[in-house]
Amino acid sequence: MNEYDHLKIEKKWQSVWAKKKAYKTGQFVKSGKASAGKKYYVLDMFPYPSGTGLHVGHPKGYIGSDIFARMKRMQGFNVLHPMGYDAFGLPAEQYALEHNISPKKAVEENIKTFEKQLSIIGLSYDWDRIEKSGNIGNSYVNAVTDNTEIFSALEWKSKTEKEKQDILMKYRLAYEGYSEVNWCPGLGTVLANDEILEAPKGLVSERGGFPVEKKIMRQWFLRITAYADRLLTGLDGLNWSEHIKEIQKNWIGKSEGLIFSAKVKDTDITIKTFSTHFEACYADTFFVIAPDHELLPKLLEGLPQKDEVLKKAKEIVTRRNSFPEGKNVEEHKEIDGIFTGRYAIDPLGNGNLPIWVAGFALANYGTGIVKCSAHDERDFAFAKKYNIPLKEVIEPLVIRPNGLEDSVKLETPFKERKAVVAVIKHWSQDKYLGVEWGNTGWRGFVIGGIEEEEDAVSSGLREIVEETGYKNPKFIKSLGGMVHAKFYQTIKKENRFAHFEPLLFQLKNDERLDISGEEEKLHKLSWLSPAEFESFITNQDMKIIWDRVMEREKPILNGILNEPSEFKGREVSTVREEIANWLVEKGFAVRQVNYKMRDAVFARQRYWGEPIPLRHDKNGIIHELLEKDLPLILPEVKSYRPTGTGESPLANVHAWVKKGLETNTMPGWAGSSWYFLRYMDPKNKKVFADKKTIEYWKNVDMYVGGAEHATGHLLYSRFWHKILKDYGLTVTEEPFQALHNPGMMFGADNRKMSKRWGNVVNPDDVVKTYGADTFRVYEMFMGPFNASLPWSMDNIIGSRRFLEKVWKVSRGILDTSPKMSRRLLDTNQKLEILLHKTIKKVTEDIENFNFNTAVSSMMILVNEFEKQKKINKKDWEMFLKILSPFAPHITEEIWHELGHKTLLVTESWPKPDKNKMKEKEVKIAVQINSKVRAECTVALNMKEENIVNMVKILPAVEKWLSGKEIKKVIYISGKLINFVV
RNA sequence: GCCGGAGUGUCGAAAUUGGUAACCGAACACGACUCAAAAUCGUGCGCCGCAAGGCUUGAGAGUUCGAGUCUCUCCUCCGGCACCA
Repeated sequence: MNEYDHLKIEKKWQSVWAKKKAYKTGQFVKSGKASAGKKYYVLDMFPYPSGTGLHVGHPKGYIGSDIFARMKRMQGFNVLHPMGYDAFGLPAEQYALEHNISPKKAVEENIKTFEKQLSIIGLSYDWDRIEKSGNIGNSYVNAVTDNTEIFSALEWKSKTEKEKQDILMKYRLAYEGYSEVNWCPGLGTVLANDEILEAPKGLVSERGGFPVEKKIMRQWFLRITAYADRLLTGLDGLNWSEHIKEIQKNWIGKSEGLIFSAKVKDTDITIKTFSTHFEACYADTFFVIAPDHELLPKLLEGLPQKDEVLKKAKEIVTRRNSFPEGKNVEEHKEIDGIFTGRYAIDPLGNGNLPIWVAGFALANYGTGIVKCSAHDERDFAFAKKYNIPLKEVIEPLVIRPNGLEDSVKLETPFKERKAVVAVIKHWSQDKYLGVEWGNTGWRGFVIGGIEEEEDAVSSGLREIVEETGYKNPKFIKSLGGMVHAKFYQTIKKENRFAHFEPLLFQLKNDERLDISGEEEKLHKLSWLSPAEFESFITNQDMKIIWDRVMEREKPILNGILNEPSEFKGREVSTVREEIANWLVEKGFAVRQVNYKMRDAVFARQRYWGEPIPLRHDKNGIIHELLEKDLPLILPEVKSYRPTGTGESPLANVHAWVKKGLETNTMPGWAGSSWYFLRYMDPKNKKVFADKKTIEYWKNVDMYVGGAEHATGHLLYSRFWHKILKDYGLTVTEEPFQALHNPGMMFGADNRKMSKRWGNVVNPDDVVKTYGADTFRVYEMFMGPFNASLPWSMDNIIGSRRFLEKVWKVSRGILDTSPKMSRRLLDTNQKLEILLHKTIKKVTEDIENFNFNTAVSSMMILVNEFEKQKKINKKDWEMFLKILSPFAPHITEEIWHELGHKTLLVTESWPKPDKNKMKEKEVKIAVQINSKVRAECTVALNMKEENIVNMVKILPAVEKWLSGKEIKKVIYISGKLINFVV
């Protein structure tokens, strides 16, 4: 065979590998020992079997995890690397509805397509871990059994029926409740927030684009909030990208604050508020309550305006419901509220504060009631609209960034200075005097220190004359309270903490003294219109003063505290802990931690999901099914369409309802939260996985899948896994130790691959034309694994050429004729160094999912091999081993041509030999004043002195050094030598 | 608005973490082979310049002998969160 016939080679080896079960997971023996080495669980997020099949984007993640799994296997790990399908859930059901077939049948058919497509890529899955295609649907029905055992586990733990009920309702990990949900009449179901979109005409479902509205509905919830803190702290130990961790952190939304209690005047009600910005609590002048707060009607009891307020509250709620929670709030935001007529007694002794209903208050965050002040943007805006009195306790403080960092490092103290800021208005025009400091480039107003025993006004008047020469300024007014600034005085080289007193002056006329030349150089003056002034000012503190001149009201969010007197003069940002302790000690407040995350709705009014193994009795009490009644299998139904009433199709199944069985089904994320445990022990008929087996496999070591699941699947699985651990059913705190997210594959037009754009590329075609190996190498070579890139039919040729080259070099080794033979046992030292360096790099790159650079370094190596007349066969074989995970077929073929009887894919991974990586000579750069002027090859052990002398006489160097004095020589071993002249 | 990430040739992208910017690949140009084309092989390929040389990592400053990399300000793009008190 002389041609590289990928079709033949790939077909051949795929069937050999399958026959020899090359990828079979090592047997786990019940004694607790595995037959193979240390375990390694490599998992892909399973695809949901859509009707359109795979496009070239899907396999990217699978190829990455496959390469990783192959290397781990060759390194001697007992690798578990299964594949399956995410069959339950909305997408599959929606597809079935559209094609008017049963979901089960649709799933089975689609899986067949997927299997066929996956099989030709040469992925090293252990297919024995799932039932053969055709029975896949059944295995998912079996999975229903397993989900049942979550509740069965609770059952086993408790001895009596009563206790069982207690566990469910007292700990209430799963609880029944009523909640407002996104109701979609078109799909006849409830949708999650991420399943809906906002369209011009209102909310619509992501699938199908049907309108969505809010509706109160009976639900099952899982109390994920009880695990909020563990979900947060658990992130620290995970080898995930910071990016995904960050998303989960934001989603959990932990915030630490204080709870204040306040009695409501003329009632026996006490209201509580949650506050995280309690440093400014002495500024609080009013309360707001959420319009849908359960306390509101009681609060209004006995007031004449009760109906009016409730009507307004209802209006606000209706409006709020017309847009999705958390989506485009900015667009829909409107300051809206009404005074309740009640007052609460300020716990800090600041009198009776009015309680308002406000649209911005949320009933389900904190306590649903907020204590409001001038020092919060929203509170401020609300108060301004309704003329609620405000009180300021913070004076603004600005930290000018310029150079400050540097000065802080020097740990020099801040020198405090009182100064007047004189805003000077023109005598006849609407213009203001701008000052530019020549030495710093700062632009603003006239500023001068206030001397002792001098008041701000007279100081200002004096400074104006001194700095500008204008003889007749007149004091107009004070521009509010002090403004503070910290900055680095570059001229005097010291930290400054300035306290500015802003004052407004106007000139009576243009009479002016002749100011000295020096003063003029220091301050460049210009008359500017208000619009010009806006862009003229450089510092934030001066901008605050300018805002006051223009009478623009803005809330002060950070600065220097005035009250309480115990903290007067302190910076808000530094007193947080102290002031919290102080408030708690005084008995004004108690500490509280809040989370943004809400409990997860665990119910769908659909057919195609696991049924919930619960029974409602005549008295409305909920019971778990007895063990003998399990598994609870999804019944065959005539119509699996949503009923449209909001109830699940199961509500139409007479036998089901008669038994009192729960008619809601589990959401799509139920199965995906723990399927990976089932794959540890897939044939077990009794439990989802044997305890000893779980103790061996523990959890997934390497998980590969889309970043879009960051707040869905990846969070729910972690939650679920922690529950299972608490019940002693799993052994680790976290399900997925390491995670990599493949980037998306766009079409050649840089748009998402979709039928709609006609830019879908089918992997089958690519594999047929170029081969699976080329396809695999190309997908990894394109760019970083996690980057989203457009598919290119042009660029793939490079990867094919690379493999052709590998093929060609192999021909040379195989050809034993004297003329062609490249086979030689003598070692080519240069090549050997490169080979071992490449082995090291490829090993590390695979470990870190840097596949693109791994391929690149192998290309360099092959280019080098190709140039050699003589190649050591052993060296070439080592290279074949590291290429094998990327291109398993071609390397296996060559391996056998070279005379081996074993399978390359089960060979052991080569280890780079440190002794064979040491270079003796290196090329270093010769720089003069940091510019490269020459290159020079030196022995690695050569002394600096000798190198300097050797390099100096190079003509290219001498040219630049002649007639100049060498001030300094910097030598970095093995890198460069730099002459500073 | 807040929190992340990024910005480098014509394009996909590298850069041992402060040490020769642009490895590898694609595209392109020229040459060889060929009747010809494709494939293949060879050469070139950041920008300006005949050259010597100069310039170049979104813009501007700073630290340093030396900055794509560190610091600051600003701009643009992507992702996440968003009436969360």
